[in-house]
Amino acid sequence: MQSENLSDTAWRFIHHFGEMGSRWGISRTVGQIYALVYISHVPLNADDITHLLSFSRSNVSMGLKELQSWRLLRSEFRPGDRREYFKAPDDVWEIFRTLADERRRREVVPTLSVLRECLLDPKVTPEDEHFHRRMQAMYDLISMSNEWFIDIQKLSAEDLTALMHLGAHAQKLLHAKNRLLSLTGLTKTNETDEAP
Amino acid sequence: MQSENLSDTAWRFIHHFGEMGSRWGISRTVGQIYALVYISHVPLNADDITHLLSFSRSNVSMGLKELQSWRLLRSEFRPGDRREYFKAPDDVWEIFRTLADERRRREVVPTLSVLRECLLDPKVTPEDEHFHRRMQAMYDLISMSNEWFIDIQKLSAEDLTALMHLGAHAQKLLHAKNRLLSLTGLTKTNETDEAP
DNA sequence: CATTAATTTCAAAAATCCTTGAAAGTTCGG
DNA sequence: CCGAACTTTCAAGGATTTTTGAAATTAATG
Repeated sequence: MQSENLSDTAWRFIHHFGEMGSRWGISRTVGQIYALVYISHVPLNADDITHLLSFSRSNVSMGLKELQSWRLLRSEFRPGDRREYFKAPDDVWEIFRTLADERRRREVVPTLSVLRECLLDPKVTPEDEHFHRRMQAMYDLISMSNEWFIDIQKLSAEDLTALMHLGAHAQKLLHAKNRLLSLTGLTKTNETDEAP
Repeated sequence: MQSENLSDTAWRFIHHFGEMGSRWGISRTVGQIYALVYISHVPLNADDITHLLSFSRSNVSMGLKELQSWRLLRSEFRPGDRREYFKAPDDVWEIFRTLADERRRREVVPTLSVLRECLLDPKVTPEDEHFHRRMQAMYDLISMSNEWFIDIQKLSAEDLTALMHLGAHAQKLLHAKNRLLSLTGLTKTNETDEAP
């Protein structure tokens, strides 16, 4: 299981994120590999990971490939060494943003397509009418969240942090804004919808 | 597979959410059951679901039990009928909020505990110092998101919608607020941290 | 309190997903 | 172009997770 070269703390961290990964659509192995690469103080090559986590070499190779497909790894080469060294981005925000964006592309966007198709189907029975309303409600919510995320992604870590700290107080701010806008005569700019 | 009593559209919807479910830590079956209950125009009992989706009766029973543990179902009884009839909440926002909150409790809170424990471990080597910084960065981000979500959950569907439409523009609003506050002399109220 | 209708449990079978080692592929220096 | 140093592919085997049917349980009714 655990290699001699990992501290108990590191192992606990890695192990936990392996478990979490397996609940989030990536395998245990891939979760552990990323946790290891994330905490490592130095970039790691595939063999390092093989030894530290005692997985088979091919398993590590596939895991790294998957992590790359999620755009979660940076890598570098060294003069006189053909092996690729991997590390995670320094900024945790960037990691979460990438992860969320990749899930958005892989899961949310296709879901919106399916819903859009379903919404175009003819409604013959009264039940169909009801299905339509239910699917429309779901489409609206997912579509809005999707647009919101794309929008929010542009913000810097600092601005995001500030907004999060604002939390539910933002609501008051919003009301204040609306009062202000009604004074200045400005109008809202954004309406959410996606091309079919 | 598909029962005679489900329209193609309904089936497509149900099937897709089964697939999505399996990528989100719930089984295909449970995803399909919820999709069916969600679009149904009338509350369904376990046998209805068994026939419509052609799963075994016990599979449906277990699926319903799991969905109840996620607090995603409403149920009712009818006079002269001993069977329990299930339906999903009318409001999609409520469904998403419940889902997110349940994941927060089941995954985010335990993750914060593990991280907190790891952060308390003694740091003996320079690597340990680095692990600590990395885990702290992750803890800070997750903890802040957790607090933010708890906070945001209080808002009504309307306020949430308004905030989402505001999206990245909120940033400007925030800056405007800061300028205003510096004039009025008010201070920020909320700091995020959770008791150990 | 026996009967019947409904639900739940549970261990085995089925299906899916993960891991591995062997073999094939790639890339570089000479 | 060869061989060394790595990496990737792939089919088989192993694990884990899902699904099922039979049996047990619960609850209401005459």
